[in-house]
Amino acid sequence: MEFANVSERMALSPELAVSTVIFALRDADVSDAGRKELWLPLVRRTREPFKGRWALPGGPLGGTQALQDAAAANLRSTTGLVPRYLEQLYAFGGLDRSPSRRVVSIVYWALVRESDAGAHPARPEAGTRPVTGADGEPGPTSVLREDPNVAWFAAGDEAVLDGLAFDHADIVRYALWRLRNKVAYGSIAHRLLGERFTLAQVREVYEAVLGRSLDPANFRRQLLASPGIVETGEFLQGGKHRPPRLYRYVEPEPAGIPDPG
Amino acid sequence: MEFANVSERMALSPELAVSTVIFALRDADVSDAGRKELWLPLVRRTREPFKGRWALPGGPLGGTQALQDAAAANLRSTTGLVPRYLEQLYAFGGLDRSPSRRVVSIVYWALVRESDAGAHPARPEAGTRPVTGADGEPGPTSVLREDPNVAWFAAGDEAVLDGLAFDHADIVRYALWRLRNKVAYGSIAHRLLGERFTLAQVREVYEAVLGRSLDPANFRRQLLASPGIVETGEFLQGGKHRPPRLYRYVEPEPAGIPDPG
DNA sequence: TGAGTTATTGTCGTCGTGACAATAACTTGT
DNA sequence: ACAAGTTATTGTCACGACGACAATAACTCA
Repeated sequence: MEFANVSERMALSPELAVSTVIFALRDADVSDAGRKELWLPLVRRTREPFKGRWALPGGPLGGTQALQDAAAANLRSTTGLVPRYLEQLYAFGGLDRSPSRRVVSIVYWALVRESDAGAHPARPEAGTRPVTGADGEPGPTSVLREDPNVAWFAAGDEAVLDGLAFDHADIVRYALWRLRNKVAYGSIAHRLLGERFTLAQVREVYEAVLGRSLDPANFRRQLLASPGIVETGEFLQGGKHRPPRLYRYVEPEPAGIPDPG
Repeated sequence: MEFANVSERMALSPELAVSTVIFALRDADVSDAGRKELWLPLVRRTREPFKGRWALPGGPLGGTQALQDAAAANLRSTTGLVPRYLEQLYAFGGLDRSPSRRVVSIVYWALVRESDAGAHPARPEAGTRPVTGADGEPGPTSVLREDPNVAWFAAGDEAVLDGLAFDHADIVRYALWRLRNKVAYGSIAHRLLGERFTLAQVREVYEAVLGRSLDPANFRRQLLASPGIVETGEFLQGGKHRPPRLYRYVEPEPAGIPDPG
């Protein structure tokens, strides 16, 4: 589609796109080993504008796709993963989001499991490929991808964010803020973990998301008081120290929180 | 625009619209006099689909309008009011929202002042006209309107909601839920009131929104502890009993809460 | 002047939370 | 086997927020 001038294109209805901010938990980069960190996959743009820059996975909304389905679809097509959590973030519709045409983007944010997210890339800046697979649990077969235009980055790395296309840096920062608020309330931390987990692992999620360390004793009590966390009889063996109890999450009944279509 | 068949229209990009859920505080209907209640303006549809039914104010998004500007514009055009608070609610994009074409609606919700919202209509079902005006304070001149296709309704009235066009009943319920959550946290209650207000008035807002009565003593302490509420030296005269102190709201500095574009 | 009503302050028990001590259980090294 | 080291788990305690409710203050109206 071509437009004769600015006023002509502005008169038309804006284009509608759906993008997704995808978070996974991984070991932090070298140096401090044990700590976990949030990572997200980005795709390299192959066309103008912002050709060559990294951007959030997404694309135009098809006429037969529900919004959330579109988000799940471009999540799967870029990462080969199925979301453990998926929620609408915001609709961004500023006039200057794109230098070419006016685009309104409805952005979703998602959580996926660490083990699903593949191996740890050596260097984000190098555009390292993700290696998905090695799924420790039964489920849909992981798609092995070697797309050089998809790579994972540390979500909190401002140097990465500043290089993103469009207003995607703002979007990621807003998604991080939403994630922090969500985790502060309810129980979505387990969606970054496997089926069974230790309380210390949940605490690592909280610490990674909130960016500060938490008292193990107090955190334990608080988490056990919340509904949904039930203890399996099992313990995690193979550690170097006292084996921790394994827990799992069972969905409590929906408590009157409306889910907008 | 006409389409030959369903698959043809589905292949095209969905239409983009912006709608707004507008809340104001008013005296509840007859019977229990003193109590306040949430009301919202609706517009009667003059075209198919849902011709004759009541619906949220809104319309297609122009190519040169920012999303929030579009919401403020259709708020002003239907009610003649300027919002005291305006926030994006959600983007609704289900495939079956409209029986004709596929429409994605980005919905905002707004708070306006009681005094701005005009006189109390006798009966919602009758499609009573709003009478805007009688603004007790300086500001933009209120637009006097007599549009028979705009009327105010009690927001909590399920009988009203069930008659709405499209999925607008769900949207209003979701907006009410968001409003309840917002009021529980922060300080937006004063945006339904005038420049100066008594603590009892703020409490009435909370009681109307939350749907339960609150202890005046505890509410007072809690509110005074929160930032932004400062006491003027004045008292509200003319009441039947001990004159309450008048307060006003001053915006505290933004506390790191990102405002998505 | 007194009754009635609202505004405002005071008191108190409960609960959630953070700081931190203490104990339990396991691995590793000698 | 034993000690040392580390993590898991339980206990204790002080503080602040909050709800229930009593008590006082201040005004209007009859």
